[in-house]
Amino acid sequence: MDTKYKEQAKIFKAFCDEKRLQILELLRSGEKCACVLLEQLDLGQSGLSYHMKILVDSGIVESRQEGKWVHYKISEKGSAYAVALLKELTTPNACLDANTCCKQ
Amino acid sequence: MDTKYKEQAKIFKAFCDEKRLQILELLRSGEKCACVLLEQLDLGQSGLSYHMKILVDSGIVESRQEGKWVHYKISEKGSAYAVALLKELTTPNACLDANTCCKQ
DNA sequence: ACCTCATATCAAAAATATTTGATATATGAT
DNA sequence: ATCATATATCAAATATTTTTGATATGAGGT
Repeated sequence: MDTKYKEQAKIFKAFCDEKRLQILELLRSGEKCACVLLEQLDLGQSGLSYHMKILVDSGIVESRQEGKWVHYKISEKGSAYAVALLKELTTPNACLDANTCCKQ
Repeated sequence: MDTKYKEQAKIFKAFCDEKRLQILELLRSGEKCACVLLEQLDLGQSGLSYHMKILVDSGIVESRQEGKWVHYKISEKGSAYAVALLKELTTPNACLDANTCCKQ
């Protein structure tokens, strides 16, 4: 019950930070290696790694290792889930708890 | 250019915090007075006010004053915008910048 | 005008998130 | 095995967010 909100918040954290929005925009044009992202962002290597971890943990981004390189791309599945969830969270609910709704 | 990410982040901040997700869930069953929300949440009055401001500023929630009370509800328009934006942010882009995409 | 109640704002404290630089790990090349 | 490179992790510094309690604002009632 309590963990539900934590999990949901984790998903949307991907979109709450300017750097991460910028990273996502770069990824919209296709899979990118960390080194390419690093070139285009005003971020140090460890900073990029920090943000990529948050993005991957949110499910919005997938990573794939290829030799020394890690490639990142937007996850279709994760994104679709986030969109569906956002829709759900903002859509009127059936009245489940008689005590808390239809009150006024 | 820079402010774009700030504005987008502001919208999704509504969904990045457990307390706010809980508030949104309460609002899914219909418009609620601040005083009703206060009863159902583990939050002080000023804390609720703080979160409601963030929710209203994000466009996800609308407020309406009626006498001494303020009523809050989920904004259909704001929510639809957020969903559309989230979809856009996670959808492959047309190739706009020849230098940054189709590279590898 | 004064009082009461609902909400907002402020400022300080506490908690979290982000940045930064140093170090660790892991892969491929020599 | 050693070296060079790419990325991850750690710890400290910094910045931002959230919580809390006190006070301000604003509406309605007396």
